[in-house]
Amino acid sequence: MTEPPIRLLLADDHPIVRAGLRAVLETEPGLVVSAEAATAEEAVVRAAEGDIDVVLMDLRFGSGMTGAEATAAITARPDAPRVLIVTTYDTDADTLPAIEAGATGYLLKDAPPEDLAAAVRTAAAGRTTLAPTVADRLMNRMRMPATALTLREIEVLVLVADGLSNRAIADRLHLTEGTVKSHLARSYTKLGVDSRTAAVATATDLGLIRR
Amino acid sequence: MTEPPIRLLLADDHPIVRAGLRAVLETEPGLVVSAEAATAEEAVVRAAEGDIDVVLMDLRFGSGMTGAEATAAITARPDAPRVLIVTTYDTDADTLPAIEAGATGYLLKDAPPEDLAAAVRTAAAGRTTLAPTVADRLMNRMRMPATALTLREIEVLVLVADGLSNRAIADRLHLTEGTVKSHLARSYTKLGVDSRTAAVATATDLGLIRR
DNA sequence: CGCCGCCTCTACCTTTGGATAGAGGCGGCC
DNA sequence: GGCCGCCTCTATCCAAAGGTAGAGGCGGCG
Repeated sequence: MTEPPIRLLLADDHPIVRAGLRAVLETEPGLVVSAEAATAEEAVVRAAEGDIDVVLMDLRFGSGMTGAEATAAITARPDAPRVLIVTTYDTDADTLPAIEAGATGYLLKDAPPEDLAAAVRTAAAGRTTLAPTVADRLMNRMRMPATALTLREIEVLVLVADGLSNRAIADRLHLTEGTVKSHLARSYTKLGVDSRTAAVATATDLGLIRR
Repeated sequence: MTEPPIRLLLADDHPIVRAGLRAVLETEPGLVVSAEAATAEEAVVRAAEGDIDVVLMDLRFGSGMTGAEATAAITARPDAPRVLIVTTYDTDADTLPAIEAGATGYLLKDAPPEDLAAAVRTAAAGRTTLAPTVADRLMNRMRMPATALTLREIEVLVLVADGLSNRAIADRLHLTEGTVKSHLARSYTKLGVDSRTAAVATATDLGLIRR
């Protein structure tokens, strides 16, 4: 006897990527692409209809809802399909919200087709597949929670990212310039950098500040 | 009598994207995908073999040569194929070097398949297709040259945004530190700011650099 | 209560970055 | 040929930022 096929929903705003996923996955036995969605909102609606086993979800859509938000909306329902993230980006700012939102797996678009198909089957079974770079990142995060900036440090760093000088930040927050320097110096140590621009760059990568 | 088909080379580091391009383009009459390349270096070698009419080139590869560099290398030869950029990014930092390098057209990956096929035919005929957002950007650039940073200025600013010091940027680009300062000073004037962090902030807002 | 983390501030010194004012080379354009 | 924009480089001066090494206040927690 044969297993029922795994039914897929492709959610990506790029027609080319959807076509690529379809081409790669439909040659696999036991996988069927049941639907496509060009926006995150569309994906949420379509996933709620109940005839999908695994959603392949991009994280960034041109506008509107993000992939992480859509993932949260989808997994919040009972009997929700599994959501497998398939995206180009692997910074903490992307991965953490997605995992938080209940994604079952996280793959990068440079993955070879075999890995993709394998990850889909793994996801359908409710188990997790992580891209190696994402796994590395998570492990590092567990090991060194040193990158935990305090509220005040982040507050200062955000103003730095907006291009303000220490003097201007001090005025804005009603501090002395020396205090601002103190906060920054501690941030630099925690982030392992030695300049304000480098701090902004790595804090952005880590998802500690937005932009 | 029938025209000879247009022979294509797909250069992109994502197997999924290559599959998508292939799926979309091979259903078009008169188009044939002759080869694929997963790195920019590979694309240069393959394009030199002489049996290609149009190269569809991504701009960012995981490592090594960039798409813009590969485009320059390809178009430098006599009887070179046309290069059509197909990428996700539309900031000045991406588009200007590519156009500079001799690309015949510039499309974004969210383009509908019909546009893609049309752009390929246009490129094969030696004429240009630009994605609307890219065209807008170029027009604005013509109109208000105030915020028109030069290539070199953007190049330096991107490294500043990555957190590098003037010294480090100088080493990276094989310049003196003084030259880096010159480029930055001019950028600051054009952007109306007076510090590197402020320059990064406003350049990001203006879409001159990514992140 | 005592410890600890966070926030605030001070002082001194070094390094980096920014402002200014040049100059020379090179390539494109009229 | 002459002009102009871009890129490169130099030199000096001043301001800003970073490194180091503190100290005191405050609130939470065991």
